[in-house]
Amino acid sequence: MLSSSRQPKGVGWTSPLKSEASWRCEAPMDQIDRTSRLPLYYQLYEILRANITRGEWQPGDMIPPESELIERYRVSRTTVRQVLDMLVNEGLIYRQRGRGTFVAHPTVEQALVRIVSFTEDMRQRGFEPASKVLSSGLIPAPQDIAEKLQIEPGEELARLERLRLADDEPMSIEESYLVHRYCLGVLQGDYASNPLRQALEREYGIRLVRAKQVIRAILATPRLARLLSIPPRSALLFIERVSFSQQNVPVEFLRIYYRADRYSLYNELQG
Amino acid sequence: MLSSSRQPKGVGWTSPLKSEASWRCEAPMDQIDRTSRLPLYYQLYEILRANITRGEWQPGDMIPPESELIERYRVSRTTVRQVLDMLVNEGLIYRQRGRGTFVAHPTVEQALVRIVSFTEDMRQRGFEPASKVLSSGLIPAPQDIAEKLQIEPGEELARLERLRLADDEPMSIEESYLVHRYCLGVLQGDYASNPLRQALEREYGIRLVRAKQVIRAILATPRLARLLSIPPRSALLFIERVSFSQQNVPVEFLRIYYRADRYSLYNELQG
DNA sequence: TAGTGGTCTAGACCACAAA
DNA sequence: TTGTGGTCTAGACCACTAA
Repeated sequence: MLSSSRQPKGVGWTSPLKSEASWRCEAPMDQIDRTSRLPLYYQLYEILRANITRGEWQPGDMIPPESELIERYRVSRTTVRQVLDMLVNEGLIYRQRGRGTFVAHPTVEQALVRIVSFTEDMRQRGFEPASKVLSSGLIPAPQDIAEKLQIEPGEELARLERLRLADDEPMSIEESYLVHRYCLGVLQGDYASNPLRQALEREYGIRLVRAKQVIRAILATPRLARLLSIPPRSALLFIERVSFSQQNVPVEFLRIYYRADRYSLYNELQG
Repeated sequence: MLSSSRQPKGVGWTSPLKSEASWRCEAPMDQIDRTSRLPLYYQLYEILRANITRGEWQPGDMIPPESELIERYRVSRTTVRQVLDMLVNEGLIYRQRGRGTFVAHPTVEQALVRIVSFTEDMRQRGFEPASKVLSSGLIPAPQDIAEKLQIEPGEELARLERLRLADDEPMSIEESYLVHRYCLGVLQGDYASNPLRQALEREYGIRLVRAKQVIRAILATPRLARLLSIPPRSALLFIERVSFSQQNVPVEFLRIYYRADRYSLYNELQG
């Protein structure tokens, strides 16, 4: 029954975005609409998921047993279990036979599976995050970045370079390159205190839903070393990431230089 | 219906290992045993999965339609779909409504999601892999490794250190630490040419089905630099991994030092 | 039109945890 | 003993693809 955890299927996902942020949130949609063309399981998925992400159900809380969900939403057990399976695969809940189903405690592990903001990432690691804008401006796209963003070289990019701090100590340097055409005027914002992702979503209706990244180890250049307060030629964890919008269009190219003495990545593999 | 893709559940996994290597392989088990205590879906999963990993079904091949699987294995559609969902979540197959279900083409991206042998990894990257054993022997478990393997410090470990080559050029150094109790005599094997994982599975019935790893950047020590043919204090991509058997018991602790000039990791994230 | 996968129902019996 | 999740069945109707 279960759909891939990656992406709900068979739910007209090929249709172009309907006016930014409609059919979601606002009226929190806590009931299933049987006239909707959305599958029941998907509606229920959104409802339960919202209960968790909105914090209504806290980590460790037991969520209503299947029997109650069946009654409350008038769907079959199969449908309820399909939804719970999706949430289990996402790592949002876990089940214990004979005991119940519980909201999972977020783990750091998600860092290598989900797109996580610097702020979120640091909080999960127990640091207090802060940022400082080092430079920003419009530039023509260099060859290599243009390729990764699937645009013409020379097209206008918004470039934002930030120093990221954790507990007031340098953690990383981030260079963002945004296809300016999609977010004209984006550099007006104050990205020392406000997440760039939030601005993209709120101001431009762009949600970064997918990303590809390459992870490398490099040596710190003198400039990076100085900015990060480490000796030159220290080891850095270096990530290059291309992020895609809900339309599956490359929007941002990101370079992150992490201090290797403070930052590592964690993930889980399957056989 | 679907279980987590991570690990089949509700299948007596808490029970201690049954005499190494029973209930698997040997007779390739292409029929469902209704007297078995293993769930039907799990048996069918093993059967279909084997068809793919043994190469009987090739990438791009259409696998039998659900209706045929129902008939052939005498199970309900729900059960068949549960199995297919597991395989979809693993990325081994994909479905196309109205067309059929097909064996997926393996992608390099899997490197950060699936456990991949050095051999496989290098072939995917277009290199010809080779290995050289640098040292091997039995040692008492040091504190830090014992913790990660959830055993007592001092328990006997089989240690194997190998130089890994790609196109005859050093690529990485691997230090394996195996809980010797589970694989007595494992060091007799020739692991310059034979995969350690294969020996574990064939000789000891141990399949490494899950792993947790941490990824770091470090500087090469003089010894590592010499072995890897790079200047001292070069950047290395450093991975520490704990691998778990099908009983969810930690079996192997692994340290890999990759030449950063030759090796990087790739993965995809979701929003 | 025939065959495929996508969604959904209303049951059943079981294993396990906790009281 | 009760309530939970785990497994399984035998249907149904739909949407999509390809002939």
